[in-house]
Amino acid sequence: MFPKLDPLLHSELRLAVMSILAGVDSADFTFIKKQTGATAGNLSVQIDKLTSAGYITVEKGFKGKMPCTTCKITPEGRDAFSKYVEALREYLSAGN
Amino acid sequence: MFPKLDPLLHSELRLAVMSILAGVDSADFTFIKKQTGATAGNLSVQIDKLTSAGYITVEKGFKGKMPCTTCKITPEGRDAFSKYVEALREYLSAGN
DNA sequence: GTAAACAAGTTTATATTATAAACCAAATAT
DNA sequence: ATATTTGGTTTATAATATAAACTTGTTTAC
Repeated sequence: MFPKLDPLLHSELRLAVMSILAGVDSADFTFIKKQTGATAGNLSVQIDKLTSAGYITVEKGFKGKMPCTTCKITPEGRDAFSKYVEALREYLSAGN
Repeated sequence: MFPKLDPLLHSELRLAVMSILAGVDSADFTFIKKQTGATAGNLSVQIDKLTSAGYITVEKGFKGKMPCTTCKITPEGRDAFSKYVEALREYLSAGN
């Protein structure tokens, strides 16, 4: 009746990150930080977790001379996200 | 852009409990336990939290000679639940 | 009738998670 | 040149979820 929710996605900040990345080709650290309002430390940790899970990839480069960390959702990430959304529906259906 | 998610509801088991209670007049402990597959200990703790928050009420009685704990969603609980669902939509919209 | 197993929870201990504070290196502004 | 800002990472702490162990009473089997 209630499917297990992917614990990697069932987290406010990680979910927001995935939500952003699902809608764009790629986004860099500072952009995500601004959109989510997260602290840099927290965001860094959560991005690591998503990366370890294979849900996103991270590329480190420079924008001018400044370091720039660019994130991108992977196909597996996209898949996991849509499965999570699907699973959540079971939980939310009563709440309208 | 990403509204804060009520941390009391952003929990797999508590959300399941609320989801069940949103759809019925009342439900007792063992029923919820079966539906969710939770352990009694975990369920007991989460029900306490929902009660402290005023999201549900708990009435202790007997069914025959056996103790029986009956739970019911409150108007505030229902309201919080529907607000949570609304907030979540912001996070999920990209995931279709 | 009493010992063993079961029902319905609660309490407590542990493992996991989220989060921010402290830190670092390089770039820019003063 | 030095103070400040940018773009992060590491680490320490606080909060959370979860299950194991326990309690209280009830049925069942002997």
